[in-house]
Amino acid sequence: MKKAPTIRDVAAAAGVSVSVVSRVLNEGSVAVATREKVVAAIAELGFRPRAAARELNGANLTIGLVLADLTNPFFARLADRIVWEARGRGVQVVLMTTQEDPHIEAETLATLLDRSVGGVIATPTGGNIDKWSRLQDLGVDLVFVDRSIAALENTDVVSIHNEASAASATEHLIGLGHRRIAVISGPLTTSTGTARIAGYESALAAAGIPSDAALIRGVPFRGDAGADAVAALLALPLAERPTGLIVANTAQVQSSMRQLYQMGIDIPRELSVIVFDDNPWTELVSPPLSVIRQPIDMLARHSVDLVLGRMQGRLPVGPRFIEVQAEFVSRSSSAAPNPVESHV
Amino acid sequence: MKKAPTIRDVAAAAGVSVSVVSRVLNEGSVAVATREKVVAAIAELGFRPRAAARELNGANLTIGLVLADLTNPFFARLADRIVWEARGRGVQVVLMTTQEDPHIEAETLATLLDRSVGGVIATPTGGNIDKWSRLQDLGVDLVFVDRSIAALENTDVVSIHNEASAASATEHLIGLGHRRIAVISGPLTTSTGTARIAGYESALAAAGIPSDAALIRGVPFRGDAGADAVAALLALPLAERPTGLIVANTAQVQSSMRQLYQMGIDIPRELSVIVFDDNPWTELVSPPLSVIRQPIDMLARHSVDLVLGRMQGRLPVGPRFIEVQAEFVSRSSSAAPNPVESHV
DNA sequence: TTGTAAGCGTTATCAT
DNA sequence: ATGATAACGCTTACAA
Repeated sequence: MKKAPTIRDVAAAAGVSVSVVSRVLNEGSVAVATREKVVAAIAELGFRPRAAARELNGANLTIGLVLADLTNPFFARLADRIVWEARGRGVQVVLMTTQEDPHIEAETLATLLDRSVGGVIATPTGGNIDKWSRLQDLGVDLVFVDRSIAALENTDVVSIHNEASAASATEHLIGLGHRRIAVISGPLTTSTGTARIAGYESALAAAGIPSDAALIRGVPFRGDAGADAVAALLALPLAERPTGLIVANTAQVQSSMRQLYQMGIDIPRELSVIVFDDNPWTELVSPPLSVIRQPIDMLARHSVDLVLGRMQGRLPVGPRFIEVQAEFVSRSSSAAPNPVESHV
Repeated sequence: MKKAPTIRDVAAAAGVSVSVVSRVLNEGSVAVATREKVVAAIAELGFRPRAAARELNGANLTIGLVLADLTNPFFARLADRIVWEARGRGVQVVLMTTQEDPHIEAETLATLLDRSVGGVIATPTGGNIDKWSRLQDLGVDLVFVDRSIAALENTDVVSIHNEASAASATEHLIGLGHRRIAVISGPLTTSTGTARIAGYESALAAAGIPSDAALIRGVPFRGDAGADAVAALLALPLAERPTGLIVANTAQVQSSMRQLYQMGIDIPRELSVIVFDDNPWTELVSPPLSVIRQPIDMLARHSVDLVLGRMQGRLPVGPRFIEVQAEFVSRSSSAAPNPVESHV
């Protein structure tokens, strides 16, 4: 257990002062000859500056990533891409998960401050509004990804175009002839929940189809809320029962699908299904699912660009709202409604 | 953007010296009355010690988590649990992914040192043996999880009992009457690859079934190696073709299953299939898959316990090998071989 | 261009 | 039990 070389060792080895070495490390002006000597010494000794010492001076090449749940494949893949993008830019990622619990989220924010991270990318639970804004007051750059908080109008947001995505899924079903379309999404207290349901309703309205509150389910992300919603929807009297279903949040599709299978629902004959987010397995189930595919790599790239841009102060003031397009991928889980059952 | 209070502010507010405050923060001896004043001042000012300053003095409540690929649901869930366990113990996790690339892994190790993390939990690619051991020489406690590196005999390892798990899957198929059983697993350069294939072979040997090299496929984790292996296995002359298949690594099951579906293989009539690791979707596909379920929460808990135990020096010297039991879950993808085709 | 020296916020080592 | 004060490794004015 030998000790790592410090900047002083390098200075000594190169026969210069520490400030020169520091300038070589950062973008200071150094004579070419001197620089070479220093670089050589650094390589020789295998010197690497310690992050802690740098942070103490305000520098910061670490970002916090606050995700709801790595068990959700959408977040997992998002984390993968974000870590990847960050690495390419030489910044490290401190990962935290909230399990959708505002309490944990609050704790998380506190420790993120201790770490004095320069920026944070987060999928907020919706609570802790004061804490988030205090984080910003303390100079931490904040970017919300996937979700946002309306009250924090001054925060950058990167997401898919939620309304349009939900609308296009709805339009697809309408185009197939469906009139009774149900939607399961996140709670109406979340941005994705409201936006996606709004998109669904606008598509309905555009087609002149009255919206039915019984078919709209804004339910929690965790637990078996999806399954319960499915059960409730299929328990409706035949005439009111939906012939199409949009599961508008990745968090709910697994339990929703499980419920459909358990109930022995014949997809798409009895029920057409479209789910949000294209997991690797959506094409492995039978029938393969029609999905809204989110461009996760884009979400990741933009989020990282944004935080780093802010951290380096090379972005104009004023919040940035980046919305990327999601893609509808039609597979076999959606078809025209069964004429016998669809006619009331 | 106000500045956060420092330990000096607290000292002033409480009318004591900084060392007293520091002792209150850690486990120093302080008079009850004084301690109360300090605690009050801390709460009052909302003081939180800065991690960077602490690290500079050797302290370290951060661990590095080096995973191969968050796109693999096994690793994603492992990350989720590890972050969870760490949080419960007040330590943060710096996440890094290697994408199975030794180059990236090498970089990763370097930055982990800059961060001066106290410990690392990793799923090594198999390379960088010198780098790993240098990390240890520098005093960083290292725990391998899921995989290990034989050459690093002095490193703690937490994993499932790989041999036994593969053996029990094999025995299950043998018990159903299969004689020609194929196995797809990680490369033979990886610990999981060799161990699982060894388990498979020992089960075969115990049943008096000769092992056939053509049925053993140690292939890379990334890419479509699983699919290719499946194609190759099913391209064998009918007499040599397997009636049972064990996909012994989560990384390979998705592409393997996709290939099976694309080829229109009738499971389990034409081929019985058992896959490693129980993803949420393994019961959603048809037929639901028989799986080896890894106790991910146990792997996470033990890993975190181990690194922290080492970091706090409250563990006896000598490497620790913790193996937890995996569970075989029988579902519908495995059955007795089709009598017509199984008889050569 | 280069060197000197003063922080950054905490812990640790001494005295008191 | 408490208080000065010197590290810890780096960045950054300020001088030279």
